[in-house]
Order: sequence, then C-alpha cells, then structure tokens
Amino acid sequence: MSQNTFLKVDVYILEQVYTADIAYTYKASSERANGIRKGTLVGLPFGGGNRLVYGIAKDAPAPFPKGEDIGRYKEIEVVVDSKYSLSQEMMGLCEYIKNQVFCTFGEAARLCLPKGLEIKTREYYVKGEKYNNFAEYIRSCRDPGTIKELTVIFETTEQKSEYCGTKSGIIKSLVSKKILKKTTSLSYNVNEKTEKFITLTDTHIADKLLEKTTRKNFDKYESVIRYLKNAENHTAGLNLLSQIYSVPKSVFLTLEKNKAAEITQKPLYRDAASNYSYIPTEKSFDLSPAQKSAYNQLEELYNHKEAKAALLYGITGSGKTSVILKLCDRVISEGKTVIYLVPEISLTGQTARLMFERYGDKVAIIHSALSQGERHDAWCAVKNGEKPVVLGTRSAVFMPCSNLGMIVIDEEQDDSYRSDTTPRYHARNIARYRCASNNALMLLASATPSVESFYKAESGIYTLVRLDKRFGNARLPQVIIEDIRQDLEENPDLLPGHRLIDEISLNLAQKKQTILFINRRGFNRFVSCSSCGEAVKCPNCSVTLTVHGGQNHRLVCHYCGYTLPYPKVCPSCNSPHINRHGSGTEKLQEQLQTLFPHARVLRMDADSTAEKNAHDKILSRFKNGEADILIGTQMVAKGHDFPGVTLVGVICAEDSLYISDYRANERTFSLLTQVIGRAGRSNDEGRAVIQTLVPYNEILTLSARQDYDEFYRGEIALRRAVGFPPVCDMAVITFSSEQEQLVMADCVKFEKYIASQLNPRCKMVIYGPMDAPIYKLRNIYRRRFIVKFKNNAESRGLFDKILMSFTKQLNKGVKITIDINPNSV
DNA sequence: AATTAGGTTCCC
DNA sequence: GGAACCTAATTG
Repeated sequence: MSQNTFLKVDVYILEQVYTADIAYTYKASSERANGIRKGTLVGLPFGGGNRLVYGIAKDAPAPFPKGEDIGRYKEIEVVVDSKYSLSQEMMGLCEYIKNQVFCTFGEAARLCLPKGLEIKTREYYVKGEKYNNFAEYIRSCRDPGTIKELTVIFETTEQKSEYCGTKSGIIKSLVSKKILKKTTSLSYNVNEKTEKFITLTDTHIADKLLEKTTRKNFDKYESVIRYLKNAENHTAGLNLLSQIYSVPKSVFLTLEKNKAAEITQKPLYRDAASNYSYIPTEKSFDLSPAQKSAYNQLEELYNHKEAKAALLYGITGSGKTSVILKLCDRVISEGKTVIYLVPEISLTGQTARLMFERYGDKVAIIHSALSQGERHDAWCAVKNGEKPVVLGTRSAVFMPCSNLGMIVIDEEQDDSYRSDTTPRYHARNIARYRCASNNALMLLASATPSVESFYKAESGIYTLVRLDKRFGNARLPQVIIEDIRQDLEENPDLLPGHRLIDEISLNLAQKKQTILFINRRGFNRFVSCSSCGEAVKCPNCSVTLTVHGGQNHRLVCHYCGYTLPYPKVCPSCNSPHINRHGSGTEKLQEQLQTLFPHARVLRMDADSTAEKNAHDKILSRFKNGEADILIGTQMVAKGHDFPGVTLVGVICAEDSLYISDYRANERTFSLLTQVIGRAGRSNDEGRAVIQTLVPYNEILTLSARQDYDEFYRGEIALRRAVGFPPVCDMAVITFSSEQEQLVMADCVKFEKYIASQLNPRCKMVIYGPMDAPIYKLRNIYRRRFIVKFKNNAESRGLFDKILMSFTKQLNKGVKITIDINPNSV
C-alpha cells in the first residue's frame, strides 16, 4: 500500500492515566478515515499487549507529513457508530474539564457518553503461526493433566477455530511459542433494543399467496393479512401480531420472501416516562405581578442570545417554578433545547410530572436510579433531537442536546451538584461553559443561594432577579424558636418537647399535616460503654456505629455499610454497661407512635428509600393525605410542595452548626430556611417550631426570619476576614492508601516538594499535612493539604505540573487527588 | 534450565 | 491501568 492511502489521526485514549494523558497518533486507511471526524469514537490496539481500547479522535484525520515513517504507527481498528461521536462543543467541554479539575481527557469524555458503552473485550485464541507444530509440543509436556486440558482446547479449536479460555500458564506458553494467538473482540454492555415491524407492501401478492396456501395454515395467513390491510400504514409490530393470532414467526418470513411484505427494525426506547402518571395540560400559568416582573427580566436577558447568567432568588413558596417553566416554554417555542437540573431523585418525581404535563414525551429524565438501558436510550433520544427537554440530576448537564437555549439549576446551592468522585466537577461550571458556547442562558434558582453565587450576583457577573413575596395568599410561617434545655432535664430521651407536642396535637385535631425534620437516620447515633468510656467504632472507618432497626437490633456504619448485631457487652472491656446516645429518624418515629397512637406516620430517609421509585411513593402518599406526619432527614426539606402542611418541626436545629467546616453556617441556614418554608404554602397560615439548645444563635434566628440578605452580609464579611471562598479559592490535596505509614511518608515528601515548586506569582498558602475529617474510610487512611490560592490559568498550570511529576514519585498503593473548592473541608 | 514472583517502564 | 519486559529468587 502506498503511503498516502493512510491518514493520520490523533486520539485521546479513554482509559488513560493522569500522568500520561496525551494524544496518541494512529493511522487509518483513507476509506476508514471517511467515517472519522473530530470527536469520533474509535477502537484501537493499545499498549504492548495491543488490547482493544476506546479512543476519541482529537481532530479530523489529516495527511501525514511527507516522509514520515508510517510503519511505527498502529492502525485504528473500529470506527464506532457516529451517533456516539462527541460534538465540537462537547470536545471543547472535555478539554475545559481536563484543565479545570485535573482529570484525563478520557475521564471527561466518559461523562459525556452514555454509561454502559464501556468496551468489553473478550479474549479468545486462534491458530498461531506455528500451530502445525503442536503435536510435538504435547509430547514435550510432562503432566498428563495438562495434556487433557490441551486436547480439549484443540478439539474445539478444530471445529470453531476459537476458544474462550482461562488464563492458565499453558495457554500463556502456547501463545509465547506462537502456537496460539491471542485476539480480542469488542462488545457493548448496553445494546440497542429494537422492535421488528412488518409492512404489507403488495396486497395483490398477498392475496395470491392466500389462494395457494394449504387449508391448515390458511386461517393464520388470512388473519395476519386482514389485520395489516386495516392497520395504519399497513404496518404492525411483529411480536404483537404473533401474540394476537398465535402465529409462528415463519408466516412473516414467508410473506417477506414472496415480496408481499417488508420487515423492518426500529429502535425501541426504554422510556422512564412510563413510570410517571400525568395528564397533559395546555393551560398557561397565571403569574402574579411579582412573578411576571421576574419573568420579564429573565426573558429580556434570554433575548440577548448571548452567554448570560442569572440568579433567580425567590423566597420559599414564591412560585419560582412557574416562572422557570414559562421561560422553558419560551425557549422551546423557538426550537431550542433546555436542560433543567434538580438536586436529587426525590425531587425529579414532582418536577417530572409538571414537565410531562406541559411537554409530554418531549421530556427525557435522567437520574441515578435509571437502568443502564434507560439511560442509554434517553441519551440517544436527546442526541437525535427527539427530546428537546432534559430533566435530571447532576449528570444530566452532560446530555448531548444540540442548540441549547437554557440550562436551569434549581436549588443551585445544593451540595449534590458537585461530584465527589473524579472528575470532581461542579454542574454549575459545566453549565456555564455550555451556555457560553451556545449563547444560552444559565439560570440559577434558589431560596437560599450559595454564598458563592450571590457573591457573583453582587459583583455583576450574574444578573440578580428577586421574587420576595409568597405566591397567592400564602404567607411566611410563624416561627417559634424553642429552648428545649428545660424539657431535656425532665426527660433526656424525649425528642419532641412540650411545645412541639402541643402543636402536633393541634394539627392532628385540625386534620392538618406535619413535617418533622431530624438530620440523622437510624435509631441512636452511637453507643458507648460507661465503664471504659469507649464508643463502639467501625473496624474499617474512624467513625462510630449507628443503631438501626429498633433500639437494640443492629449497629451499622453509615460510611462502609459494616454491620453487627447489637453487642451485649462492650467490645473493648467486656463490661455490660452499654449506653445509647443521640437520636435519629427511627427513634423519633417510635416516640411519635407512642405519643400519638392514632396518627399515621411516614418516614423518609436513606433507609426507607432504598428501592427504586421509593421517594416518589412516599412523597405522593403524603401529598395525597395518606399520612398525618412525615418524618425525615434533609430529603424532606427540599423544594417539595405540600399544600396540606401547616406545621414544621425541627428536632435539633443546631446539629449541623458545629461541624468544623467553613460552610457549616451556610448549610444550616439553607437547610432550616428550606424546611421552615415547607409550612403554609396555601391559604392556611403555617407554623414552625425550631427546637434547640442554643436559642440565641444568630444563624437560627436569621433562618427563622427567612432573612437571607442579612445572613449573606454577615457571612461574606466573615469569609473576607478569614479568607475563604468565594473570596479566594481552596484546593484540597488528599493522599490515601491502605498502608498508614506510606501515606505519612508521602505527605512528608510532598510537603518539601511543593514548597520547592512554589511560584511567588501564584500566591499560594499551604496548610498541612493533616488528617482528613474522617481519617480512615473503608480501611483507607487519608491525610491532606489545604491550599488557599487564586484559581486562574497560571496556578492551575502549576498544580498540574506539581501533580504530574509528584504522581510518579508516589509510593506504590498511595493515591493523590485534588479537589478545588470542595463541598466540605 | 525453567518457572515464578516482584518491580519498572511505557503505551502512538 | 495493564501488559510486557527485566531481574532475582525458587525449585525439581
């Protein structure tokens, strides 16, 4: 073959490691290169073993420079279907992610591709060059047992010329002697589901065929042909037809063979929409004057058709959703697409119903509880433009929408928008990039914006749009901050105090609903021994175990899932005096059932929502009035609209205040404001009882007043004074390993190394090394450094350089990760 | 001599 | 991350 029949293709390997993430040069025959553009997914032989891996073409194929030695390049083996190609925009996005969060291009690309597309290579063996010498080989083998195995191998080889074998030493040596040759083939985890259809194309032939048919089969042909003649487009599903008339498949094949009919395949989408019941509606929203004004401001911004970002700050119950949906209408009516992000699956259910009502099957739903097949099909449907609206959690921000008009991030302050595994991206940053490259609008919405976003709104980077009146007649709830120190002295074990009990009784009598919030699941938080003082800890993690399933049933680790029966004696000193401490959702549920035996109580926490669609079931049962009281962890706080709820109780409000994290105040304020906001969303006035040991705490009083502005003013002043985000940026560099000493050693090494690498222009301040807040997790020890810096290209470049070179120096089994502005520090 | 275990290096 | 490649240790 002459030189110029090959084209040069630079590819990124999908599974490449961080230290060597470069584009590799491959060659492709000009014919094959026809199917390759920038962003095309390809299969390549990679590494010494030439195993087949995925790559993505970095650029379009180009001719090799004259005189280049093409022989040293390997050839692209597979060009994957173009529907799995990444668009120009997504290629740019991957490059952006790679630079921002220090991951490989491939890791970024995988976020943009449907899960389950992962290559599965199957190893098998075929005859090698020296296959004919094989009889000789057997004679030289001493162990009769292995001869038996070999015979089996070659018998099947003779017949099929293929053997899926174990990796025994025999095969290895046969391969090295070139008697066998190792080969790989590729298959996908998820395949497209298709449905077969039959179309009657020629009624004449069909009728003639009927005349010739023997009496025995006549009825079957007759009914099939009759059905098809009357069917729309003379077409019907093959499986359906064969079921209705119990016809064998051969009937259809005969019709096709005689050219009376055609059989076609259509992709069959596994659509999660079928899980939701909804009634389509055409009705438009009646917006209040306040909503109208917010809408107008946002629409004006959208009309610029420029990369814009807005923060819709609307107090709880102000009707943000109607404003946003109306804006969606506007964008979709122009033929553009919308991505609508919500924090968790517990929220998709409610919003999904709203979206389906308005946009029907134009909506794709993406969340973690989908099966791989559903996810894959939704991805394809979005890619080919069948679903202009995407509703989903964090990962939905990567959906392959073309012609994006808007990305909405609802409850934008929520922690779940940041990924806590590599690549550690924040959906907000991805959205910002995508909106920028599509000249689209990024719309952040919240009742309690993150300090970071509000800061940007203040400095004019985002346009701030306010909605500070509740919708309709609804008013903010009356909030009582209840000092429960007295109650606890009387009965240290009782969770609801006098005041809350009275309010619940009142609500039950009035047949109104109540939400009780307690930020801990399980029964007791931990158990400890009164003889030796030790708390029972998880053997794999440096945390205490939580009591679950009744007061003395089991102990469970919330981090690794380790569990053991409730101990009779202290594991440390064998004393029988074990005490339970702290309270969770289960204990609250038990106490309520004793206090109010006739009340119907539902509980929503990570345990009660383990199975698929459980969130939605609990929430809709509560909404339908099938229960009087809903107990839950933060799941109940977020965005749900329960018109029947007039009372909200918070059991230990200060719980989340005293975590050593600079965002503890922000998180507490946001959580309390939101949970209080669940009350009184219709005409009835709402009440909230906040039980606490620190009644004069400012965060509590501010959230009781729902006074975000005041909270923000205090918080930003504090962050300025101490130097925390958003005033500066923070990088957390974590070292982790199963071997404690190796982590220690590498941290010491790194401390010196980073000091020697610092660039005075980057102004980095380094703290550490120190133990991670949970030092041991799943038997992995973690220590870390915290770096305060300014996030710009120069300092990112410096981090990149430091990480690249230090990763090579790490002890074996030690991992290094970097997280910029993580959720918790 | 010939596996086999452990460590190191590079992948177009 | 993983296979090949190298080297030293183990073994009948």
